[in-house]
Amino acid sequence: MPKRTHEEALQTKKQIMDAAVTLFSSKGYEKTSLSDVARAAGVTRGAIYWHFENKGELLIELLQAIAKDKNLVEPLLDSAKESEFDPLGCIRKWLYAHGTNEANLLFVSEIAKIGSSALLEIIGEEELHYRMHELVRNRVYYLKEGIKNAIRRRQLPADVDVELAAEAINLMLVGYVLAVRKDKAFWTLNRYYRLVDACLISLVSIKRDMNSY
Amino acid sequence: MPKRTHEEALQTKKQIMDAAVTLFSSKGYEKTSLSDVARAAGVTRGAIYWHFENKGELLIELLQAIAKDKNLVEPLLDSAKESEFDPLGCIRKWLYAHGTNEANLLFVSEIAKIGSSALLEIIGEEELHYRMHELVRNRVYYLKEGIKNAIRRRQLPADVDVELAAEAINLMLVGYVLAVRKDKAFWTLNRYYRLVDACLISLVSIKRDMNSY
DNA sequence: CAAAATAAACATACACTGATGTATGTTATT
DNA sequence: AATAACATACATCAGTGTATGTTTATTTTG
Repeated sequence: MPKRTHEEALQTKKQIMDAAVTLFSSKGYEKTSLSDVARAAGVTRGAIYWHFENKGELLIELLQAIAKDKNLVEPLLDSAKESEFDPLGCIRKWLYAHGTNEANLLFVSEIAKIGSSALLEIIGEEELHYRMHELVRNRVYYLKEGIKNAIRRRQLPADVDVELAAEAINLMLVGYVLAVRKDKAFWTLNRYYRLVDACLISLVSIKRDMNSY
Repeated sequence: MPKRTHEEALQTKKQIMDAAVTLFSSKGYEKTSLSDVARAAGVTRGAIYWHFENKGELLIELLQAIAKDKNLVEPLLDSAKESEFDPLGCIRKWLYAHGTNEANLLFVSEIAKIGSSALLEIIGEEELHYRMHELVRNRVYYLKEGIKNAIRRRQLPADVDVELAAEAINLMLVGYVLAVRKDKAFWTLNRYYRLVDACLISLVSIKRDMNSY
């Protein structure tokens, strides 16, 4: 019955992206075929290849769209601002946001799973570096800045290992995303919030010169 | 040049399994083809299909072999024993073991990623339940028992949320495994140990009646 | 402003690749 | 002689990407 009007086209594109997010985040990127996505979206693969260059570009566009979600970005950016005087609170707020938003699950997990490896095959290395920069690097980077800021504001002791702490938080997020996939019933919002709090509290004990055992 | 002697055959089987562990844990199960494994093991796919029924069975056998690694099991079991009077130490020891052993990467990550979804397709549901039991379910179960034991021994306060704490530790492990995959250079053993310690310390703050924010 | 031309928005059909699994061949061991 | 321990060759298929067809909304032209 093609062609539809311009607005209808945008609608189908949205349908495709919605279906893709759901499938990618439940079955995983690799295990979902474009036929799956098309079926779930109520279109054919032809429609997908009209709106997106290929499967990889579909994923990239999804990630970018998700990355633009204010709640998933702004609190983190705030935490790194010098003027902010509750950086730790911002980080917590940012982490909390990841509990409610469905889409971010995809974001975190796929980034973590495919990461630098598979995406490298999808798009070129040059392209990748540029595109991933705004998606991943920035996250851990700003996390570090936020933690430094928290130290400056005396919310954390001065001898906290910033790098490790930031990576640890990121790691917690990744683990949560995978865990929530496996057992959605168990991981209620409240449970997640309490986990986040515990994780933040533990930051205090991630110190630089600690030698373990 | 086949056929080799029986001992040589066992040797090639080991080569295959070693190559599979390395590849599965670095590239992931789905993204590694049996040709990759064969090439890395210095054999052809024919050898793989001689020693294993199919790709899925290869994975299963790997998981089972890894699960039999004493260091990856015993300390956890010890932590749950009533007679043990340093349960928390056992848990730590157990977690530490996951940092050194290469194989655990596969163990944790593949279970987490493929989890109940893909393995369900590989083998039947009956089979799965039986086999997964010793691989995953037991892990979180004994973790809970170990934590309970630690409470009994006054190593942890009485109001710790056992379930959440156990899941949190498990989640840390899963996250670590994925993280170490992405950035092996960053995640030195010492870093991991410090992370484990921080995680264990934070257990104290995972309490039942905490209402966050 | 109607009719024709264009092109958007897909659906359908096809080509091709990579991966699995199987069938069969080969060689040394028992 | 029989068979274990593979290698080689082949059948099959799912999934990607592409080429082409089809229909209708826009645009252009007389």
